[in-house]
Amino acid sequence: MQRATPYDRNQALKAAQDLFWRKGYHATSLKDLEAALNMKPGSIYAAFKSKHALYLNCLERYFDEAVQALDERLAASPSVLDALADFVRGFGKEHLAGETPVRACMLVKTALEATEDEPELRDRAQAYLRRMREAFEACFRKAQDTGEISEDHDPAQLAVNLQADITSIRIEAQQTGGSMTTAWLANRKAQDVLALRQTAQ
Amino acid sequence: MQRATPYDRNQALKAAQDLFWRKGYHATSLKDLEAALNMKPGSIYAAFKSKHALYLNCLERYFDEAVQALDERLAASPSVLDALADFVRGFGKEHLAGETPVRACMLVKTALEATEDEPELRDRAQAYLRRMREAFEACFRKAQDTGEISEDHDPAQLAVNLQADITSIRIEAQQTGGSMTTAWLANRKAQDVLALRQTAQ
DNA sequence: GGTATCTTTGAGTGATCGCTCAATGATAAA
DNA sequence: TTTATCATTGAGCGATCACTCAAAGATACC
Repeated sequence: MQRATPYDRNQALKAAQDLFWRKGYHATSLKDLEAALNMKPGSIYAAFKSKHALYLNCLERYFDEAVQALDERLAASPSVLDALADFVRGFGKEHLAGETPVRACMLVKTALEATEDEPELRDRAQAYLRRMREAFEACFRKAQDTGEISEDHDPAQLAVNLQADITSIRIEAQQTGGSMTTAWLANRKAQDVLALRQTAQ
Repeated sequence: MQRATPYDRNQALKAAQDLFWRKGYHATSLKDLEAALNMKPGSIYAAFKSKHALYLNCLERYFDEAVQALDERLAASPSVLDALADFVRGFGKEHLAGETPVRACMLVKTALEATEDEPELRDRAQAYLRRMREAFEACFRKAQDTGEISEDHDPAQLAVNLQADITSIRIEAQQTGGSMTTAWLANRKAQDVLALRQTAQ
């Protein structure tokens, strides 16, 4: 009855996400999106309702991928602290051809760009950042449960600190294009995470 | 012969800077500037040439003020490390009515917002950030000269780390509006600076 | 093949963008 | 007071903004 959609919605969202991530919300025009998605304006609006809604859709996609990346790291290591340290170090690695370069977090960029004029963008970005921080907090709590870190630490505060460190590493990475300096910075922050480990029992 | 300018150029620049700082480059329209500066478009263009040039002017002003703020802190304390720690802590203080709230650094915001489409904005912001980092580097070198910190440290790397910490504190401050969490984060990073101090001689 | 149903198309909408310039206003020198 | 000089004005410029919709295209069912 209904005709199959000739475009790959997921692929279109990925292209839009990358474009928004690089250029930001305001600097990305519909002309840019038409070219990136290979869709005419009518199709874009039929599929995504508006530029605003499309951006929110991309932001959700970005968040889901970020959560997934963290989960994969956690699953790959028996130690939570090791996993977090690896996660941090990952943002300092040099840019390899073909891979997406390390960029400033899209959630942070959105929260900084969106002012009182676009409260929904800002609030959504902040909500996702809070959920990310809560994920970090859960990690530190788990590390306490397994005895990796002392009960004296406040998981919530450690999470704030970790998120702040990751934010600044990624900003440094974007500005330098992933230099030795970035690698050193990421490594230093990763060491800070590992330094939480209780010496002996 | 020539008529005195009826507007205060410095005050206009200050208003424009604040507007650009809050809203960003793209989201700030000339209509917004006309209202904020209380100037008609013709006057704005006669005084500042273009929106682009005005932004660069504001950015320079912002940088000069940032350097001045650091210098004042350094002048207020005989110890370089204490001054830097105070400088860091300052970004975590709660927002007082009447004062400009702690916001994400305008240089960082500019570097993140400006893409390959506005290379001049991005390059200028990055150049100012580099000069700021060099100022931090000079501080750490001085701290080595006075024996406050060990010669083993690399002042350049310490500067990168300090700049990264300040960046993330200010972003956190902007998003929460200056909360207890921000104060705690700023204090933690200030402690990191003080921890560089050599124990005994 | 015929018909119904849904998607895609892209020229075109009004609004707003950054910006211009001829006209006007205000002052300082003559 | 007259005149020269420059700043200010604001309507309006072409371009671009996000967005719409009537027409055309493509498939599924009969």
